[in-house]
Amino acid sequence: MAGPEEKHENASPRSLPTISDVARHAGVSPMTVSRVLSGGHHVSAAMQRKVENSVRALGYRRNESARSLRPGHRSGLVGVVVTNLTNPYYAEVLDGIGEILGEENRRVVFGTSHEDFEEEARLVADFVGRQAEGLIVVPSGGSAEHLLPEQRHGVPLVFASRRQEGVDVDAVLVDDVRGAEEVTRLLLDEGHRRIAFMGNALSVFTGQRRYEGFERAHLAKGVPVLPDLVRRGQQDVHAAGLTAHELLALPEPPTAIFSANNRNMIGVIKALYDVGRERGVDMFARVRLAGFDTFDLEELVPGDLSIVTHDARELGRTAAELLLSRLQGKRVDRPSRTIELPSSIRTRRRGEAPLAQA
Amino acid sequence: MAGPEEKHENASPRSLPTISDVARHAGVSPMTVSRVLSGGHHVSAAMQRKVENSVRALGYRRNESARSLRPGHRSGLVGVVVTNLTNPYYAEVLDGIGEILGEENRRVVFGTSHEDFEEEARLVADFVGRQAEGLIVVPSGGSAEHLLPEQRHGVPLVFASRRQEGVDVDAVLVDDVRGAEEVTRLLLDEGHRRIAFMGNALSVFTGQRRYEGFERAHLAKGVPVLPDLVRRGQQDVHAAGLTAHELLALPEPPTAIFSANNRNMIGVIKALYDVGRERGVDMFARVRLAGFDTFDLEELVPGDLSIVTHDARELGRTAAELLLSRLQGKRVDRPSRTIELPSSIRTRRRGEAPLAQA
DNA sequence: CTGTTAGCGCATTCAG
DNA sequence: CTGAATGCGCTAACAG
Repeated sequence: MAGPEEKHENASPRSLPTISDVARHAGVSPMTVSRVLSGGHHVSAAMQRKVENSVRALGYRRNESARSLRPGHRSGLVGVVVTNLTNPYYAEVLDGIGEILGEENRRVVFGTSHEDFEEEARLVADFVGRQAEGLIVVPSGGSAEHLLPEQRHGVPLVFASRRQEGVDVDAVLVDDVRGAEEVTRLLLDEGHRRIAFMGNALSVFTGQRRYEGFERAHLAKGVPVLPDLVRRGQQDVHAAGLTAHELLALPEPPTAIFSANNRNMIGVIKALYDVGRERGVDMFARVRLAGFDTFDLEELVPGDLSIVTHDARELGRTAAELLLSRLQGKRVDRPSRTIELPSSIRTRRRGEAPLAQA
Repeated sequence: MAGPEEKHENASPRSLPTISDVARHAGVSPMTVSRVLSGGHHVSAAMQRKVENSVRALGYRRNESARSLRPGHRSGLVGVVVTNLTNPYYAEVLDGIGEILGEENRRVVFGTSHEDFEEEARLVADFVGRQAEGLIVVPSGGSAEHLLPEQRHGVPLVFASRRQEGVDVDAVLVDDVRGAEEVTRLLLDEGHRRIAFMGNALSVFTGQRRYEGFERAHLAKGVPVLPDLVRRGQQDVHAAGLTAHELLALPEPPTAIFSANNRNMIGVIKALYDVGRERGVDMFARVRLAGFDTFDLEELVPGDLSIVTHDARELGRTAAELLLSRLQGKRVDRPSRTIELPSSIRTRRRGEAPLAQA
């Protein structure tokens, strides 16, 4: 594998300069360099300059790994695990997290679990091994076992968007149940009696909660939920599209579809568009849409659409702030808390679509 | 700030167990633990079990910082800087990067520069300090100064999507010039003579290149580019929307708009929609659209639309692969190379919009 | 103001 | 097969 040489060359031929290199170059002791680097207090101006010049000359950067080895030192690292970065919703959450952590000069090691519990566990373990001081996780569901050691060691953890049973930590959630219930009620009040549900598996927190809201609205109205119209586990736009096609091909297709997240909604819309073209009919007039999460170009949907909206970036920010307050020791040993961010419902009617009035 | 205690408590009350803790717990020497952790060769089965039990009991995780301090050891960390995570395009790129690096069990420290050169420089410096073995950067433009020290130290760097003058490194790009030229020619061939350009600042690589293509098509056709219709620097959907509104409010508005990236395109579409509603006319019939980058729900745009498409995820994957080949020493000291990914043009005509046939 | 000593957690080297 | 010594880069704590 390696070259013919005995001592297998490293990928980086030249290794990074150390504090000793700088010291040698400047003709001072490593300690003086260290002092200059950490603010330059109690160091003469002359030394300061010499050291600074050497630092520049060598392109020296303090080795954070070595630094964080010292007792009492912080790594400044936070581990973040999301389930699917391709969902603009989570990209927004991550951006919000980065915004707040960046202000404190902390960095993000980041990984995508792809809704895979094993991968999530691997990432969490790895991040802790890398001395991440805290974790923000969108749990994929399954269990909380992988988080128990971290808990015991006092590594602060915040759940974002979802929560996992079996471990008691801070969480930032959306009022899934209420949002789903209200928007479903809207459909029921409009007279819909065959409403499809497309969402995450029941093992996923939001999958459970949003379905619960969906169900509650039905119960309150005395309308049965139709099992045939409940579809779960579509992970991406493509899968959601296939499922929507199935629903639309039923002998008695739904008159409304509730998409419990962003990716499902996009898939449904694409399917309506496709089927409409195939059959030469306006499917958006036949199927009422409702769902969770905003998306680009909502206004172009040529039919009635109700969206349960909340601020994904704000959710990320809040999660980061919760974590920071623990990291700064403000809330150590205080009980965990869950923040439910408010959501609101936005409805756009068919008449507002651009071509309807053309 | 801190509590009343003398020794200010750390955020994590209990600190992470070390290899010595495990050794003590198992009644062996740290060295035996180390051996077990790194494969368990030359260790008796009995010891193995004891150590493994202790590891589990204590929830021990190897300290990667300490580990990567040892000579010859890799951190397994790669630093990634993107300009704007909120753009689904870059989210996709990042996901592609993560996919490839994850296969090699490497992790990503990640930051968003928000097109700010200073921030980009800070992130790069920080990542190198954290012992990132390599970097993937979407350069915000400005200069390459911040990258020269890394270069000297042999930290492999790959540019993604954009390139920066002044430093000679691998890059994965899109054939911006050709794509922009061809799609612009399409508009010119359709007879458009007032085509607006909305893109990045000229200081941004793609801003320069995509404008170049736009200009070339005009030159080839002998049609002048109208300076009034060239708008640059809109960073997000909102800003792009405002600019589009301005263009549409001109005494002689453009008959076509070329959006040089995803965020501009979305802003333009929203503006057309809004103006259409205000004026009660179908703006999508009056303004021909073209641009770079796919987006969700393209099919709902109720007018002619041409998109220069390329695979963002594949771009990310390729960047990661280039980096890996350097990290694995396969291409050390080989000249840098630039890969231009192919793009294709997809055109969707108005007649294909869902409501047009309703 | 400057330098020396020592040790953070780990694994390579060498002894046993 | 197991353990003791050593040093990676850095900085508190203590000289001088």
